[in-house]
Amino acid sequence: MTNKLILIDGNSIAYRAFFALPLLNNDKGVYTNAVFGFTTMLLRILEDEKPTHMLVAFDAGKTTFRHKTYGEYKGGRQKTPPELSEQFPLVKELLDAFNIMHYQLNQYEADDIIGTLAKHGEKQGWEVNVISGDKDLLQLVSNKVKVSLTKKGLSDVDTYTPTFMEEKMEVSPEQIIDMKALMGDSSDNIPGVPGVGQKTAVKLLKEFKTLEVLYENLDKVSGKKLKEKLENHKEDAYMSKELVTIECESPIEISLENITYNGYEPNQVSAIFKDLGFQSLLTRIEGDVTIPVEEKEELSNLEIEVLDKVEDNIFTGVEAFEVEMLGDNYHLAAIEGFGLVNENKKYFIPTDVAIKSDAFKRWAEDGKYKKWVFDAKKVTVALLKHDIQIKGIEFDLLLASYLIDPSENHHDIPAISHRLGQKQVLFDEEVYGKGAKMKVPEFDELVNHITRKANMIYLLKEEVEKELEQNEQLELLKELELPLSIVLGEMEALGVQVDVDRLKHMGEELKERLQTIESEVHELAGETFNLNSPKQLGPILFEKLGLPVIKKTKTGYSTSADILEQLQNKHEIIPKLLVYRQLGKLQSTYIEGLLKVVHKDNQKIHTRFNQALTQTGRLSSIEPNLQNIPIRLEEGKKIRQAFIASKDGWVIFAADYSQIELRVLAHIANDEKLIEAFNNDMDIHTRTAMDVFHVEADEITDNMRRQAKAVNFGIVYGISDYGLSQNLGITRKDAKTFIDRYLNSYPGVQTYMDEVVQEAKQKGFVTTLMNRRRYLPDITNRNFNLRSFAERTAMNTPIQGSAADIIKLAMINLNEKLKEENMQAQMLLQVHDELILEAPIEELDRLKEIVPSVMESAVELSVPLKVDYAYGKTWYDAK
DNA sequence: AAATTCACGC
DNA sequence: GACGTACGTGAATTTA
Repeated sequence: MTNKLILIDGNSIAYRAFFALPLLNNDKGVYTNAVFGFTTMLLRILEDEKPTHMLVAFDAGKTTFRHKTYGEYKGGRQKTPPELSEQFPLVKELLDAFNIMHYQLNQYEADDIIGTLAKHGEKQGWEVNVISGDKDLLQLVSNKVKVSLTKKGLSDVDTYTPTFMEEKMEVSPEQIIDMKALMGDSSDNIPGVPGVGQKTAVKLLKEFKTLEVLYENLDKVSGKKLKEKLENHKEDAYMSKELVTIECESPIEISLENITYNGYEPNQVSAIFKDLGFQSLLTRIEGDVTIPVEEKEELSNLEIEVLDKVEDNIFTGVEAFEVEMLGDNYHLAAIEGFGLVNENKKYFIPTDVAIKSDAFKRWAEDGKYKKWVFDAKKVTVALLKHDIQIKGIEFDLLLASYLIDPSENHHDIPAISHRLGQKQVLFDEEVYGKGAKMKVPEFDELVNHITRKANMIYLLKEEVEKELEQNEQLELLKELELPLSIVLGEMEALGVQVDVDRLKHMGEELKERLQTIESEVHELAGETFNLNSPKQLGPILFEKLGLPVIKKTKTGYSTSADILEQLQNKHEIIPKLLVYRQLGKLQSTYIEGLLKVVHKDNQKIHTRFNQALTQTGRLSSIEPNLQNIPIRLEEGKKIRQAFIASKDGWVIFAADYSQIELRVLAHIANDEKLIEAFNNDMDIHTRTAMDVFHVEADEITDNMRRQAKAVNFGIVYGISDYGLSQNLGITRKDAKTFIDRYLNSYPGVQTYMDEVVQEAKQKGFVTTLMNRRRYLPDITNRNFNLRSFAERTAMNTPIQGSAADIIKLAMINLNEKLKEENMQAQMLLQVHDELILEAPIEELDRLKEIVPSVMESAVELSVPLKVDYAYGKTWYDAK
């Protein structure tokens, strides 16, 4: 195998990186853009080229041997900006971490070092690749030596081989020197021959091959003026030649053996990336960053006191507290026991002992006694069922862990503990088993497990809070998520009243209609089959009935609604299938699904809001999901008639933010036009249509508005041109045109989009209004898909996440306000941009004031927030 | 039990 | 120019 030598022009690449990337600094206030760009280039080279030898050469200082020839060499050059010069030491540190040799030599330039080593490598028959941004180096190109020059940005390079050179430059590598001698180089202050630029130089060299031949045959040069100039500046030309010629025999003190490259130590690189704040590059490190191998640690003995009675004096006022339940539906599960840890002792309190104890209740309900818990909402709901209203929760390990990194999949106590190096706790699976085999272990083991969990909360609180503090997220936890979790707990525990009879009635009706359609479809298909099976349906549609295949999935034909819609008129079976799908969905998911989760005792549904799941900061809702109850199609919307107020004379009251995401966008992008549109309370989709289609309001057709709406939708959800094209049934190219026109119309938005992506590249994450974070390691991935996805996420998450922040704050404030005003009205649900409450009719007038005003004033943006509301006997009627 | 496909909301 | 492309939950079917 031949050796492969990579020679990098350090100064040149650092310069390119510096000017290609915006000037951002890391958390320590140090500028790192050049280092960052340098690093991405380095990683790319290592991944692609797999060099065996490597060196980064730097210029040594102000004067070089060339100054003796020409005092004005590189004169008049702009001084290196201090923001860049301070980054050179960092680049060298970085190279050290990569175990890459770097070198500079007094009186010589990086070019000379590179030239010298390139010749050495060439002589050995090695493959040599020179990387720079400086065209002068092209003179080194040969059959063995390739030169890669950075193009505009950093990611793109042109690699010059002798053939590519002839093609692109129209001269040979040797002629580069003569060309430069003739044309000069203003950036290096090399005179050349005045009036001779690249064009003329190339023309001359094509004819005469070398500078020497040219001057020997000066009389053959056509053009009187040109001849004169050449004659008068002969000396300049020869001197210039000397200046641009790379010294390939510079007295370097290193040799090829010194610069073998044996790869880097992942840990060292990881350390410096973290130090520089290059989170996003951590994933590019090849090889394992040895997270000291997760070794199974024996559990040491833990001194636990199992209480048979709770005394007031066991509480210190600061305790970690774990409420353990088996299975995750805390509305149904029984409490297995409590763990309690404070600075003095570790206790296990059996469920009965605690809930029957006045002392326990006194402690729990007294806000002066501070509690550190895992999942404040679960704790709140679980205790509420035993008539205990817990107060004084001041730390929640679940929420903290989520805020630190929402992309982490496992936010349970053992997983978090192990991540932070605390191993003295088992995973639930180890204790309880999993799946069908899940069961409560014997008492001692249970006591141990639960108390250890409480102990972990106690041990980790400080460290986790410190990290939040460093990320400026402590307020987000203490003032937003934690108070919200209490509010959510109350909402969940209260539950939503369901009209079960109505659901059942709808179910019976549906059942009949479904049966009718099913037999009709079987009739049309000429055979019976399972309508719910795409696998059976596919062959019938596309083989037996011969309908055109529009799209395939990896296992067969696609039969999704958008495909079927395109086949609407091809066969009468299609519309029937579509109705069947629609009704079937209602039946299985919404009628049967909801009936399954209605609590028998009170005919209420108690959903659970997952507050530590989504990547954007939104809530999700499970068992059942009450955030996707049908609304678009009338048939489905009727499901909402089954959601009713819990008392006679009460109503459902729903309030929703109008265009909150686009308002947030107007604010954070600070886009003049968008801000103006909202300040004038314009119809935003119409406004967008005017801007995208360049027409007046009265010329806008329904279709134009529909398309504009889809574009806005795309902006808010960060969809791609492909997504938009699917959405509108247009080509990707047209979709891209729409997006481009949108961004041209709103330059503030364009700038924001560019900046937020750059910021994500530098920092590795994006943030929302209230400092929620989302890490985007793929933002520098070289896989186009992954990178594009990360880029869209970078643009979208601050928008959607900030909207989530705002409604969360509004919920806390509204809850507060309702209590303050002694209202009976209660929040029931949150559906991303809307709040659903129930309230006595008598409170309606006040609610109409309070709810919108609290929601609208949650934060002050550069545009107003607008809230619409409606109410009625059922959720359906609150429209 | 896990993967696949489909469909509902924002 | 290719790549497969908003986030969630849940149902039914199929595969393993």
